[in-house]
Amino acid sequence: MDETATSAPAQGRGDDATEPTFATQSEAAYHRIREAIITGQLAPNEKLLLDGLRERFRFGTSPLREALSRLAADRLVIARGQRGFRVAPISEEEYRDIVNMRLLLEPEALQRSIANATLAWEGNVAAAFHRLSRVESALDRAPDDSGGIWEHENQRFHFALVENCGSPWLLNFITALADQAERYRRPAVEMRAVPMERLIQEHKALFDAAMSRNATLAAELLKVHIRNAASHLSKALFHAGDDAAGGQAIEAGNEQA
Amino acid sequence: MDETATSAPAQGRGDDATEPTFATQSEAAYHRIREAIITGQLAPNEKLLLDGLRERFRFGTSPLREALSRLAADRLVIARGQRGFRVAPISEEEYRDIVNMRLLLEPEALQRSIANATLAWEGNVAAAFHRLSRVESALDRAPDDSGGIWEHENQRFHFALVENCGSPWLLNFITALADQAERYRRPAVEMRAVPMERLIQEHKALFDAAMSRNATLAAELLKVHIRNAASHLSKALFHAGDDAAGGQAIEAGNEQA
DNA sequence: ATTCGCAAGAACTTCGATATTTTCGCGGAA
DNA sequence: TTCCGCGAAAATATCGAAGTTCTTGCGAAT
Repeated sequence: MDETATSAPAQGRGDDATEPTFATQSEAAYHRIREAIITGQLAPNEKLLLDGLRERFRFGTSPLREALSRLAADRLVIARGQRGFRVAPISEEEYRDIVNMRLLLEPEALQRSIANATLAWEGNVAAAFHRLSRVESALDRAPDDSGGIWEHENQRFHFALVENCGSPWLLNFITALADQAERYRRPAVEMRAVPMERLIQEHKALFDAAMSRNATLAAELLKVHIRNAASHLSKALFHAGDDAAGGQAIEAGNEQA
Repeated sequence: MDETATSAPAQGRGDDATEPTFATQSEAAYHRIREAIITGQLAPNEKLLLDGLRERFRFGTSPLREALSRLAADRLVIARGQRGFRVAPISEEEYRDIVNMRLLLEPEALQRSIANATLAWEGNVAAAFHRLSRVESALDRAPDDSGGIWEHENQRFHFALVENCGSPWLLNFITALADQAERYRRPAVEMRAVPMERLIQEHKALFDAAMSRNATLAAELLKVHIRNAASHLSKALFHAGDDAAGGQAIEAGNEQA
């Protein structure tokens, strides 16, 4: 296999998706490989042979190694001295950890976002919600997120919600976790592990609470949303043939919504 | 200037400080430069000339670039395509952000650590506290943390407290923030900006609360401790000649201890 | 006096080759 | 049969040079 698709200032498509162009090979390689890992084109725990990557992505060794170094710092890749690189493995345990971190960080960020609310931010959230709704209803009728479009819009909606929190570090952590989480979500979505209908409702409720600037309610809804999605996902991915039991310890959870 | 000090399996010193040895030049460079940035040997915002670094640290270009790539992902270095690297700048604004994140994460981690308390963990905390106390009382008499020994033991104590939280991601974030914070703390310590006496008291109280497994109290003490240290530091670094005013918005702060 | 463009120099990136380390498989000894 | 060690093959890590891109300073034109 051989997938070239890096530089060359791609010019206007009807979309708003501005095909990014990178200043260096290293950057291009970083984004390309990162994408491949997140979407699962490079499987968890897969050995990353430099020759293989050179052949497949058409980057030189130096850009590749720099990209892999950055990805190692992001924890998407594991680097072992003199033993090369592999895709970071996934596990139920780490997934629980990630979800718990999201439960800690995202509601907090959402509350701050709402506290700092501006017209521009509301606009962004509304736009993101609108796009997501469109995609969701389409997906509800014909479930198939082939291009990862739902995945993409879902991310953008969630990010728009917290974007206004005013803390670069908080956003940094949240996006790092979102990237990690996507590795688990992708396969689950393809398995239709999460009932789309309920997702749509939760997104709507979340959106309404945010727009009415009810910070505590919005935060609570977000928690419930994350927990709910995670528990479905966890069941589908890690307990395929299990009988009842519930998805283990995902933070005690004071249900109320 | 020229400071070589990297590989070569350094053999036993009386210390417990096992001089780490690295499998690759890249790793050595990463740790060496990281240290230099954190301790301020490389100043905030300083341009990092590849030739300069090669000359100074005696690494080749490739290891250097890989190290800098990783450091960029850690946010200790800023990389601009085709324009090389510089040390990440510092600012009062970012410092506030970092402190607020620590206030969010560390108390949470401490509570979890206590909830998971084991004998081994208690032992580690006690050991770290003991070492810190020794250093602190010495420093209280003759204030001069030349080798950064207090800095080191202070870090170890704080890390020991949260280490048992059971969440690799939480620890990951906490250490990233601690690294960043150290860049601000170092100069402040040298200015004797923080009264050692109060620090000693707070550490003692924190330690006692942790050992008696009073999670909520310990968490609260930790918050107060972080806030207190940060406010002194902020005043010294950013408001040198100011009259009264208070160190701006570092999370509302429900004092009680 | 200011702005613009160009050319020389400096710096960053990337390539290709080499040195080093690890991995794998095979054959011999216990 | 199992274990160990050795050597070949594979893979990683690093170097040094070449190719690009940026930066700087000077001179000409407005």
